[in-house]
Amino acid sequence: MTQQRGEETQARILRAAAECFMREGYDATGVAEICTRAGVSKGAFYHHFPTKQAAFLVLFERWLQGLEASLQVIHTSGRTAPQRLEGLAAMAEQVLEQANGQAPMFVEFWRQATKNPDMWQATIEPYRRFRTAFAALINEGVAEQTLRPVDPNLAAQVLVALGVGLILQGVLDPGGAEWRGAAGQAIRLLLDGLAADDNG
Amino acid sequence: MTQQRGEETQARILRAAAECFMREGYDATGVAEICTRAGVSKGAFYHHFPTKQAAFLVLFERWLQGLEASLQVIHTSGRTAPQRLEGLAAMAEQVLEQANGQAPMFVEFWRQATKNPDMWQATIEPYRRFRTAFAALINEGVAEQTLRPVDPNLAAQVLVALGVGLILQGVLDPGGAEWRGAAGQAIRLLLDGLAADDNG
DNA sequence: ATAATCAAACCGACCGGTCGGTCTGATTGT
DNA sequence: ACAATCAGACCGACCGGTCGGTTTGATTAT
Repeated sequence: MTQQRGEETQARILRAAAECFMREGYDATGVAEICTRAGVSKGAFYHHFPTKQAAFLVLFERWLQGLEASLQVIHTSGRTAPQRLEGLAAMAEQVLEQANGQAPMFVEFWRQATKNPDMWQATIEPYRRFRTAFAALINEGVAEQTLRPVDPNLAAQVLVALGVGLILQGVLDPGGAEWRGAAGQAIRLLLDGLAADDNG
Repeated sequence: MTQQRGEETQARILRAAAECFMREGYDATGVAEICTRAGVSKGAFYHHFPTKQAAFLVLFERWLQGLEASLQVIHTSGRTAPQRLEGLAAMAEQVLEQANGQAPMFVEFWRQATKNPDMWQATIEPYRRFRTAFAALINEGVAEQTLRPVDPNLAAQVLVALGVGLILQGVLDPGGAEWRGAAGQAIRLLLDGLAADDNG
């Protein structure tokens, strides 16, 4: 099939682009480098993407979709809020584990979001959705009295910050400390602080 | 004084460079742009710095020195470990507040550290010193039985991740939420989780 | 069956413009 | 006078993006 070949080429380009962006960053990687790594000509690249930034944005949106998918799981992972947050901790291990390879891209996304308005809007909206979802979850726990009476928005902010910070530690120091499983434990440690006293 | 004029020029260049790097990132800012913003010629720039990267590295090292100075304060801010960590929370507010302006540079430093070996070594060493210092602090608290018997290294990792994550949230969403004072509260929230039950 | 046709995929030479860095001659303070 | 300092023209390399032309493979007409 003709179409199939095109899709494969596009996939190769995206894969190569991701590798380059991770290694060198967005600005420092040339389209030519991406093409070489993809085994494809420059013309092919611009046949599939109108611009270098367009390719980057596709990668970004796919990454966001992956996160969104993970977010869905939280709401179905337990009866009480602490149980669901526990599920979140387990999920975090997976997400961080999987993010390990793509993590430099994460920093690149973050940086681009702070200077490209389009990218910023694309980032901030799911980011706030995350925080809101966490806050709702925590709020339930407070209502159930299974969590301490904390400010849900604040606690959610702390959770997100913790996740972001752990990812960045993984980026900077991949081999340093056993941070892989530690991520889940870290969240559980935080949850101990959140939990009402009569919880384990 | 001739020398003094030169130092002032150098300072203006560094200030301009920092602004540009924050706005556009390292790769995207040209030396010419830095010079224009500094009100200085290209010749002046290359009189003071052999290379664009050299200027960036000076900024980086100064930033690290600032962090190191902050770190010193922790050891003299209270008698018991919880008190000192409380002092840390207060300090964090200041640091994050002050980092608010320089925060995009933080992301830039992080990114460069992941691809430039020299920069990585310059980063990872003080980073680990931070974690070790936190861990020691927490360990004291555990020995005093003023903190729960947690893994000090893990808890320190969480603290650092939290700080890093909060900075990044500030970068991405400067106006979103009242994250300024929230940073200190967040750390206190975490400390509530760390504290032994007989502490306030 | 096979020649003709077509649209999409692909190639790589090429363009205007920008980059980091150099160089020369003028200006400054002493 | 003279050493330190600066301005900005200038250089080769390289960038993102364009374009005319070629290849590919499915479809149609005969």
